Amino acid sequence: MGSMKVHQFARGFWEHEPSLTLGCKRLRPLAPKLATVTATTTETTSVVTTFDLKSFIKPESGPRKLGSSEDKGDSIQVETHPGGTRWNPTQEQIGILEMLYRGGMRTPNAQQIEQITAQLGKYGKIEGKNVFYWFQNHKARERQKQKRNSLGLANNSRTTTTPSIMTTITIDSRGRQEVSPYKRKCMSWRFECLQGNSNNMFSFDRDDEEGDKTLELFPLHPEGR
Amino acid sequence: MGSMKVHQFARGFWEHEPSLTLGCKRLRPLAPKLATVTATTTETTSVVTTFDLKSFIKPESGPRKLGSSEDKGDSIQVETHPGGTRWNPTQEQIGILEMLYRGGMRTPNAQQIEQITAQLGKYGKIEGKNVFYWFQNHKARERQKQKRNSLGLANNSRTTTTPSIMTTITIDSRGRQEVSPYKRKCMSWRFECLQGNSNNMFSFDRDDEEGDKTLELFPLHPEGR
DNA sequence: GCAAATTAATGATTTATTCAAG
DNA sequence: CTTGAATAAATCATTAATTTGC
Repeated sequence: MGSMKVHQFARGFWEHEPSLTLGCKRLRPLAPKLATVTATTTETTSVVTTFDLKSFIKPESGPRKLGSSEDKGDSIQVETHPGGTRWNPTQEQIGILEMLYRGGMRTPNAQQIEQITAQLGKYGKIEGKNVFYWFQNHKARERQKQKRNSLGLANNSRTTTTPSIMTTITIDSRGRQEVSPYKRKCMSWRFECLQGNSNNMFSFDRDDEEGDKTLELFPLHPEGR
Repeated sequence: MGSMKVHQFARGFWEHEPSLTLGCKRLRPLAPKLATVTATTTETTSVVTTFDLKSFIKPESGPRKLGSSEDKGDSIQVETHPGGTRWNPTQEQIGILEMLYRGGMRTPNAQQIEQITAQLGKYGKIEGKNVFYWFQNHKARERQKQKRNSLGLANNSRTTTTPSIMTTITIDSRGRQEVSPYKRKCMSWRFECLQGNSNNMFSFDRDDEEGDKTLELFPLHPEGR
């Protein structure tokens, strides 16, 4: 009956009046900090914060009605952004990315990603995160490929690198040796939901009556993976 | 003189005419694939792609003139977003975040992050990435804290969890057992540069003459961390 | 030849580790 | 020392390529 408890809590938690008291005395594991509480609409004694949790659940346009009219007319959904198709890079995009990689680019910052995305967008649909992930994956897999090669066999020369073209790029590894290995990035990425794929923590289910959607809380990773 | 080569390449690479040939024959380690190349502005033989690399370097507003008038009037730059100050959460923000955490939230998706950020923004400056990082860090550190406690001493009860309030939240771990452990997130974050902190890969230096800024390429991580 | 089954490659996420501000 | 921020490593999941049986 753990689920029941959660249900009760969930309902009381998410669907009550907008004014909700944070009933936690201890707000931080450490650091008393003299309580710089500047609660805008303080109610009574301790840290009471009004927090409109309702706006968390109902994003903007009502209940959304999952699976309402199930239009299965098309087998392949050809939309601007289909359901869950991942980025499928074109040859030009891969070529440019590899070129940049060979040029030395490893972890482009936000601005660079923005511009690369803009350029690659000429050759096919692409997003910033695709560029970001590509560099991460490529870097990591080149690294482990090198490690595997260094361990397995000791013969060097071209294994997977560029065959012979543009191999004159000898990346500078001198004069910048003293650069601290960690440079801050300070990339401020903004999150925006693509489609209402909110199957993360919240899920509606109807085990009571009809229409009365109860909110159930459950962790994404069931505690132990 | 590896640096020299890079310099040459960099200059020829970045500052040439907008038309640049991608001379890579092999585009994938496996898979011949019959070359579905649909190069928009194909020139001659293989994969030739016009790619305006100039727009990568000069973002929008000219050379920008690093360190032109060096206004050191203020020691601390108090701007909308200072140089490198990190998020300093308020008590209310921490309280709300912990409440959400105890409620079961572990990895909010983009939409949730957006809304949490909007709510927490009432109590102090905050960005989406702060919320994102907070959940990641909190989750990871709770985990390692539990691990440490489970190893060190075997007595249970409150160690760092909630003292006694709202401990009735027994997270549901039944009835959802069959849910595939991995749910897609499909968060499409957009990258935007916060401040021109592009100390990542590109850096201007003046080793030739004045005014002639040469672009130097060097890897962020000097090959081996 | 071709479609299902299998395998390899790789895009996308999560977790672990590390750096550094305060 | 705590913790925000960032990167590296591990992992999941999906698509393309290859194989296999007919």
